[in-house]
Amino acid sequence: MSKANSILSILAATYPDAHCELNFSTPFELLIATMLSAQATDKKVNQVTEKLFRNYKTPESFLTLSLKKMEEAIKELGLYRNKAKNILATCQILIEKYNGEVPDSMEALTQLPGVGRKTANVVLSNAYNIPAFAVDTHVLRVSNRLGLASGTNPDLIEKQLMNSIPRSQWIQAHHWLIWHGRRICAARNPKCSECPLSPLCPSTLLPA
DNA sequence: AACTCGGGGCA
DNA sequence: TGCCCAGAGTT
Repeated sequence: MSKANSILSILAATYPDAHCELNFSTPFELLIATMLSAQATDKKVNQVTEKLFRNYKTPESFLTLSLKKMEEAIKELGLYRNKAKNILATCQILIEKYNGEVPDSMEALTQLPGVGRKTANVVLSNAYNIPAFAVDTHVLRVSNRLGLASGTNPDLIEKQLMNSIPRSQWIQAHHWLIWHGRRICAARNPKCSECPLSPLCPSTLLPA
């Protein structure tokens, strides 16, 4: 059993019900929620989208909002000018090019303004169940600490993880690493004393 | 590779 | 008060 497999099996046992913590009921809602989640906490994103999606559920309805109204609706998430502008522009493209639907390919998704590789992977895996590995700050940090990957380039980390993890586990592994990063392997003051991976971890703060 | 956007939560 | 939060685009 490889080290990666050992780590993955422990993560699987530790977080048996790991899942996407952004609330959504359609691919469109997940796309918007993920665009909003940049450098914001999922808790705040859910608070904002709960109100937003109550009255606006489609690209068409979003376009009834002025840029200023959109900015006000999402202001507390930060980076709100870029997010508001990109979301409205994306809604326009969804209507013009995709019949108001959210496309299910990396090429089409990353062509949308404000949608990068990470957001596209989240939509592909969580809305369309297409195997993908979304590398965010948690996945980057945790996989580096555990020795599952190395480097600061998210695209290269994504390739390393896809090479060492079975395709059938990509979506779950992504969630395991994020849940672990949030609950134990935090950016600041990681709780190594509570970590089930500590014996296997090259970066553990515990004495050998 | 570094810089900018950015309000909010938390130690 | 400083650092981080389920990033993306530009220089």
